[in-house]
Amino acid sequence: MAKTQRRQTKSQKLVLDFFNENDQAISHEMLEKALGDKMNRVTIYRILNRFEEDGIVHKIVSRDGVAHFARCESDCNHDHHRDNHIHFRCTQCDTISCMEQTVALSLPSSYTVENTNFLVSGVCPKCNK
Amino acid sequence: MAKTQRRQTKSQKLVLDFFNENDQAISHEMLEKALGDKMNRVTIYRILNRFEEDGIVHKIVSRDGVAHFARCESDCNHDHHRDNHIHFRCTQCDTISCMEQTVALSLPSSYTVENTNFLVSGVCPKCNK
DNA sequence: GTAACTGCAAAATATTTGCATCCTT
DNA sequence: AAGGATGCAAATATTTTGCAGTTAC
Repeated sequence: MAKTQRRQTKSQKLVLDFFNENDQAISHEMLEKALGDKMNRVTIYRILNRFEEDGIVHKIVSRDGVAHFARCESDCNHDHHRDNHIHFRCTQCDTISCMEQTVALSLPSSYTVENTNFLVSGVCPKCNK
Repeated sequence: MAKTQRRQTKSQKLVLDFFNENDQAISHEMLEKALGDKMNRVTIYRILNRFEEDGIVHKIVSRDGVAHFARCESDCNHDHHRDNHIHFRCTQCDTISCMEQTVALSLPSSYTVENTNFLVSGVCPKCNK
């Protein structure tokens, strides 16, 4: 919980670049395929966890339990991830991406909402042609 | 994909009873804790997968990637799980339950929606007192 | 120089599979 | 008795941890 001092390393930069280049949610597996020759498998795990802790990426768990990560809005941090937008997973090209659409929640007032997680599966425009 | 003939066994009945008694989403871990002395760990995995295939339960993946299962509406089957309702996970008592609320989706028409998965975290009424 | 980061090996978890045996139909 | 279901062991993932060596600051 106590956030330690961070340092800028080559590995972290490579991962961050990958996030910036790919406009979709990234899994550990994808990163390992792309950067596995440049850094250790374990390092990727650690970087991803660190990034999430620091609010640089937010986690999206796909239907089969695999963690994906996508760049966060600027107002995310460890305690609160603002990811009340919809995530869309295309079953054809198997990509997960963040949508702008948010969801209007209407739960009874006896519920306190802390975090939301919306995942929609289907076919994306690109594959829908 | 080809659904085989099913048989009624003691183990399956125990699991099904557990679902009926507990009005919340059940993980493999919970089942093992409750029924682990009556059947094998692997059997529980297989029963859960079979139940999901047959549309008896639907899967809910929690934020930490753990699969939970809850009894389905009657019109679920392997191809289509009607679980466009909201799942609520209480961060205090750590239970996941199905809510009646559904979500009004408004995605661009270029998207085809096949499945939805809504997980909201927070504090449930019981723990909110 | 200090402490964060990485790599490697190993440990800890989680899930699946092969196969012999048992049980439902 | 045919074949689905189970138990057990072992194979596969998947993720985490310990620790020594490296590197950013």
